[in-house]
Amino acid sequence: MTAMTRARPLVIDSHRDANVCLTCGARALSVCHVIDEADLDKLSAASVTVSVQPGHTFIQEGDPAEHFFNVTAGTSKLYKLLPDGRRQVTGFAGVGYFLGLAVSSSYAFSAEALEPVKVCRFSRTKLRGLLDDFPALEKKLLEVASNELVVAQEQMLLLGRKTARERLASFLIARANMIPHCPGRGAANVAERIQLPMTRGDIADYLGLTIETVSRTLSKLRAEKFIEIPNNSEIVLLKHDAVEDIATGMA
Amino acid sequence: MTAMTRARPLVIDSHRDANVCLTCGARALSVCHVIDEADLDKLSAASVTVSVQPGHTFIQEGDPAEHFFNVTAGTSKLYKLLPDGRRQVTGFAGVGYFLGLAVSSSYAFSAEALEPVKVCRFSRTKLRGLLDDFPALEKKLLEVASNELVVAQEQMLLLGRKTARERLASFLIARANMIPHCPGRGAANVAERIQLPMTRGDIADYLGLTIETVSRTLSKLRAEKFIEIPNNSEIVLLKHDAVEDIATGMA
DNA sequence: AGCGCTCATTGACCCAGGTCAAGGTCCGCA
DNA sequence: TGCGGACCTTGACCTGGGTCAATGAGCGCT
Repeated sequence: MTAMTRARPLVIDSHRDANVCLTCGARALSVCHVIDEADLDKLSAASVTVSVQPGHTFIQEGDPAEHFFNVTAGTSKLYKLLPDGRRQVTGFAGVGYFLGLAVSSSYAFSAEALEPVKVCRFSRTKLRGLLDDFPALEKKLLEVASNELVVAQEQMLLLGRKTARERLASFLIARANMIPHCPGRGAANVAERIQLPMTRGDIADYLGLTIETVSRTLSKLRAEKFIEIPNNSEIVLLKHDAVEDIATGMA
Repeated sequence: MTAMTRARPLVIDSHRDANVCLTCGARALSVCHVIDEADLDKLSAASVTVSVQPGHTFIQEGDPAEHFFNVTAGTSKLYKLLPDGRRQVTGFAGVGYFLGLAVSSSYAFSAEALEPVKVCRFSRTKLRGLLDDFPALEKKLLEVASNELVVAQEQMLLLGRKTARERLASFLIARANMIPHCPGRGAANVAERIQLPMTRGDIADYLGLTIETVSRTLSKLRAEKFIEIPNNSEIVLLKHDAVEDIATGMA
């Protein structure tokens, strides 16, 4: 509900070295990994790296969709607004996320950095060129889009039919599962530490609730010893499986 | 909320003539239209036509995703269930709809025919073959998936943040806009006749409401002279623009 | 170390929409 | 042409989560 985004000098556009993609830490997590190492220079040539400061909106819903982005660092929230300011966060884009699938001629959502974010930016025309040169990339994008669609439908079920308690449980489980193979999982009651780069308000806007309900519901889960809340941006999942049962409506 | 789907002999699998695709009325509306007329025989060879009776579930959430479908007649509802029977309809698939995008190894949703439905069925492997032979088809699927994603995000906004009144208005406008170029639109107050092949219950499950709320809200809109309800499967939009304003939260 | 800001928590109250219940309408079928 | 069943409407009441308001906790800045 922050009324205005302050106009700090937020986007720093850095020009490109010979072959940034080769050393990119996000490559393994992103669509780029389908491109052969020998061809990475072409990928580097087609894009520029952009840094985005926390709080800055780098994609504006309704603007002409001139660019596509690949996230190489940090997390952003993706959202849509109603004229009176009601907000729906449609997702959180972390490292490896390809931004620009849900696009026709203009962006269908806005994107705002929650942390210092780095993205690889492609112009629409250059991306089209890459897709023609690398059919594997197109295949990969279709695969990614299909997965997004599955996630979107899961979210519709959540927003349309789940209780506040089930929504929070689902959110925590989804966040926990996105931790890249924390070893101590699989056994029933292993604690997991979940990072939350977003505020309670963002979580509320993602789950179709209010800040107060998010806060109350988390407090209740804590009182029931399902979770711990060491600080505002971390939650420890004490009973993964029990919370998963709540999430799926089985408890 | 129909507890069980009766096991009538519902799926009639008809073997394929030489070149069904050539005379297919749905071609202009579906992904197939990117395939050259000269190559349509290959498309025909890769698929079979299946008839589905109303009420029959021809895709079951969780089943291994062995087939993809292209709808050539009738409308189906796509939905997900929670263990206790709560249902979220994620969409309605009409003529031209490609079914199977939101798929990993198993189906993420169920599909049930609302009317007599005909689909073109492809096996996963045969579709893969087609995608390799016709890169344009892959491009088209990516485009379709992107549009689906836009629609899905719009639906998240609806489910997460709109009132019952706004949800119904949005639903009616979306249905009205899908009518293939009814000439008398564009002017402000032209009546539009909307076909509703689904029940109030299906609409409720689509909009995250109950049957009663859907019924009450439609009655209210009728009392306010925004719509007419000649019968259960038709609604006449008397004031398109006013309803559109309600839908977008501007009224 | 204390000010001021943003974010989170908690409580008291309220209301949009859910639940429960009683008809009403439509239609296919004998 | 009247019966049975599916679907829809309407009313009375209830409740999960929203609203409003006060307080607390963390933290950067001076």
